[in-house]
Amino acid sequence: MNGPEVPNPNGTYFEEMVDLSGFELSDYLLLEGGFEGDLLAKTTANSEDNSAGSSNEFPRHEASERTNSNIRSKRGKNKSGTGIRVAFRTKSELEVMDDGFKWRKYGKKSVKNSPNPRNYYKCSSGGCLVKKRVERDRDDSSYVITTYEGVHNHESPCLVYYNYKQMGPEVVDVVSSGGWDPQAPPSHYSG
DNA sequence: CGTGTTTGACCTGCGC
DNA sequence: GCGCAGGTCAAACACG
Repeated sequence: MNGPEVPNPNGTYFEEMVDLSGFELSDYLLLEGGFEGDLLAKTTANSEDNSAGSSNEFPRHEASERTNSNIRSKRGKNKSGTGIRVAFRTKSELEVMDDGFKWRKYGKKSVKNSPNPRNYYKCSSGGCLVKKRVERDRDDSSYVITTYEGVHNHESPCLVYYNYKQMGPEVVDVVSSGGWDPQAPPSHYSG
């Protein structure tokens, strides 16, 4: 694919990990440490800074502390506590693209001002608190807006495969060794 | 039987 | 304080 370099929640370049064949990536946002606010209204990048409205500082790692008590999500708060939000819009008939991670759907909600429901997913990897929301663009249902929240504390199950395909087995060795810093793109991206 | 999805109920923050 | 809206839980269900 020839889309822009999209940083993914792991800090790598998303295009390397997402099978975007059949998708047209039209826009993306990196929302770091803040809240996307009215994401749907801003993903088309014609409005003010998307970090605006992020006066809320980063909440604690509530999710990891959660038991079954009153610790609940707050509207617009980043419960995953990772500080990374990535939102992007793709033109696709499919709502969920294969990004290499395994997601478990945990909720579905119809939202105001949008005829399309919003779907909520959690990374099904144990201990990983990354979430994503998927909804269709209210203005153009042919577009899908995906918002990732948080940073995976593990590697993509498909990452090895992708690296193997593109870089060769020596790269696989680096990745699988755990010596790779997920917050920094592999060196081979620098050039 | 294990895993994932569906869906209604519940909780919380915010605006009025 | 109340109602609304968004986000999550969890039981029931479906499927391989």
